[in-house]
Amino acid sequence: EKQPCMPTHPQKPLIIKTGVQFTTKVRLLVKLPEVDYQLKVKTTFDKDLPAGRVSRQFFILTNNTKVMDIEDYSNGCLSVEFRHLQLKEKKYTNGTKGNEGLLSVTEELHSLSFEACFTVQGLAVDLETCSLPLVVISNVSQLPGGWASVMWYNLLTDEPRNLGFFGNPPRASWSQLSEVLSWQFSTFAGRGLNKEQLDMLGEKLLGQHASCGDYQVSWSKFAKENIPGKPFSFWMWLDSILELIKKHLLPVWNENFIMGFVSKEMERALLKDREPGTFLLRFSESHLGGITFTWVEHSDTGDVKFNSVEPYTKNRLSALPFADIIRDYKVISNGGVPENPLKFLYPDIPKDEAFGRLYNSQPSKVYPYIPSTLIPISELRSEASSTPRSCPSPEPPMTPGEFDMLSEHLCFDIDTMSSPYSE
Amino acid sequence: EKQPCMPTHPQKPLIIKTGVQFTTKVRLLVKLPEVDYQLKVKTTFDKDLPAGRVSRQFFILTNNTKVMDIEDYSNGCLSVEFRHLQLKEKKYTNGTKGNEGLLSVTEELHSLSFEACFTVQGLAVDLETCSLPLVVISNVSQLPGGWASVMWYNLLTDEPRNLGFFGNPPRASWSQLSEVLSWQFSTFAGRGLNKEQLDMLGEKLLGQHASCGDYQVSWSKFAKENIPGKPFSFWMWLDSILELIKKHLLPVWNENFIMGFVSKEMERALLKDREPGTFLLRFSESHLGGITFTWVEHSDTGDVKFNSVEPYTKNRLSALPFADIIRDYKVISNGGVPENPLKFLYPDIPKDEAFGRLYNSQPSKVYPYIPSTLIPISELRSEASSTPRSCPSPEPPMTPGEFDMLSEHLCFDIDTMSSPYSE
DNA sequence: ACAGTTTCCCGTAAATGC
DNA sequence: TGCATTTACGGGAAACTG
Repeated sequence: EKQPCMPTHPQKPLIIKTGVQFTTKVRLLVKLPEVDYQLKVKTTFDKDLPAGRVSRQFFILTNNTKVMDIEDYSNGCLSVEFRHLQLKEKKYTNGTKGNEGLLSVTEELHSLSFEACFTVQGLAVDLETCSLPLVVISNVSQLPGGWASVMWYNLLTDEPRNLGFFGNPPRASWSQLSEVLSWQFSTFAGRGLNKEQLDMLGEKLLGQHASCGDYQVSWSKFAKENIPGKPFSFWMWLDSILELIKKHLLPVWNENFIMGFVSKEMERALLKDREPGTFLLRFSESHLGGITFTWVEHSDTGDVKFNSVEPYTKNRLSALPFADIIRDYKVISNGGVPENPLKFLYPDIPKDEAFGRLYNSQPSKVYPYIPSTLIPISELRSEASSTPRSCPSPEPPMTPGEFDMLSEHLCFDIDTMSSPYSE
Repeated sequence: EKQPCMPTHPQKPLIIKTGVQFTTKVRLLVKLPEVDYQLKVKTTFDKDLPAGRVSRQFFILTNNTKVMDIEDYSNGCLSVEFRHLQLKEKKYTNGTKGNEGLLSVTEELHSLSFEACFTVQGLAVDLETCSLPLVVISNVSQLPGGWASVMWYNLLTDEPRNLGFFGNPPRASWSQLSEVLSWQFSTFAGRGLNKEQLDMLGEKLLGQHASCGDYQVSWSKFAKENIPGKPFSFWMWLDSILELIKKHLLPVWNENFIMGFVSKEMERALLKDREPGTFLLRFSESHLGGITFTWVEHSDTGDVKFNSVEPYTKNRLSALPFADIIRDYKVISNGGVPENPLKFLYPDIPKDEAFGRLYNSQPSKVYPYIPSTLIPISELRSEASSTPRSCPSPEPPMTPGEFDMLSEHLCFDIDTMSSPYSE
């Protein structure tokens, strides 16, 4: 008869960082008109978790009891919002680390419990409820891993509290998973992924299987094991791109100018018949959080040539916005005059027509100083240059779906106060 | 008979940030051979400070008693080092803020007390000592202000514990102060200030008075009131430059390539008879933590022209090291071919001869990608350009002196564990 | 040794207090 | 309201710990 409810922020709930404030709200769904005395609610972390089930134990450092109040805006429900809650790890000097140690910290699920007790007509009634599974982290560097767990759990089970979920996590079908991935981009970056982009991701994750019908993806393949030959997992890689977009590429991404997820073969195939100077934007597959552009040109002998610039990462992009990089990029061939090789955004949009609005005006402030800007330059020497690559065409994004359900599930809410994760 | 002693780190002692660990050590100078039982020392913050003297009160959050031990390396003295001490402010809900409120937090002086008690031949002996005045801050942004106080105090008084010092702070003679300033640069940046640099600073602080004999500088003029027309004080400005050097200009500074403190008039005077393309490096006087270069050239009509680039600040410099900026800087005049106007470091050192060793090799990593670098560029349009400026010549740095005394005074030591202030 | 995890703390931004 | 001061916490790096 009680239910925890009402998300206040939609960003990255269900992940709590130790030492950082979070907020949670509980609402009593049934009305109890005769209960108008103070109804006290107590919050407990991992209340009746069988000891030894988790390898780490935490407790709520701050005040954990509060009196329910009538919500102004709703239909007179009782509710209580806990603010400034903070989690701290219990340290054991005796080695009572319970867990088998198979799970990583971001796979270890916890929960918040809420209890209240009151009397109606002389009858004592105990109320208790608890949150969906939570992930506890100690540093933001664990946030991507934690979010992967939250996604996987809520995608694949309806159980409200299966804390052993990652002991034997089920597989996800590619059709389910791809929808969630697109939803990530539309939620956090404002634009989801189109079919071509998802096809490339599917192939990256599953090899050629992806194309022939629906395929099952294991949790390990998604978030735990590294991509062959790379020092990061599929999700780490994808999340690094999401972060790059959020911080440095938002307008360009939302204008759909970033093809982004394109194999090098496809890139080459797309560009090869295009006007010289046609380029497209693609995320780096070899490094975390990098974006590059590839353009096509014709060599002296008439052959088609492809060039890609060294990927730009957050450091470079915070010195110079990406649109300005595209505007100003120059190549110096054999000591000649610097020239911008980028003419048409694939398939054939004149560069300035596409990016014009996104350029930073950087007006010469009338200092006693001469204004100065940074210009990205590549120097090509003789024949010791460039390699080919190629790619598909943009299309409308995918729709949400699966995750609306999650949102509804979240009849209660874990916050991190004012500036929740994912800024 | 006891004395607190032995600095473990020489950086910015006597400043404690709340919530950040610090270390302090006390040493018993007289030997007490008959005392070989456990001698316990207790540390107290602002022990017997008359209430109401300070506006904020703090306490030691962590364990504050420890047993003395025999120092291995020394002559068998007893000593004790407190580590992981942490300060927290006492919050009063009742408005018992004591101070008149004239002083800023970085002018409010505190102290650490150490107590021990033992018995010799049935006689109880109490030992007590305390630290030099301390400044307590809550954010690193207050560090420059705090350090100004520490400098001023130790420059102008030998009293070990005049906590009311800033109620009526004495003036400093320019000869004293300039020595301390030079010492700051030699301590934190590896090279002090020469006479010309100090003359410019003196003039900036005192106007023309500086030249005619020694002059008194008030505390207010040094660190409290803003430079006329600027939103920062003299010390804030100077410290921002020190930080810029520490983080981004260390090698260039240590090679003595940065004239730095030069009035615009002097700059112009120095450059005007020089070869076109002669340049010098100068810190911005209008903005915090900026460095610019000024070069001389001859206009079409044969007039001498001076140009200064918009000052580089830490953000720009972390995208591109300063030596590389000098190497690569280009000016485009009226859409012509970009050209580097910087030829000779004042007075006549060919640029690459001076800076060659400091250039970053940025070798073309053999990616499948084309390497790309950022190049600083200025665009000059028709006649709408440049303004003049001018300047003195470099010379050997000043010597320390006054502050060695301080160091000796510091017979005890406040640390901030492992990464003390000033990194 | 080393990888996973936590702690530390600067530096920016936001909140708070006066 | 504005300024001085504190709090919050992301992010990089060091420290810890099995």
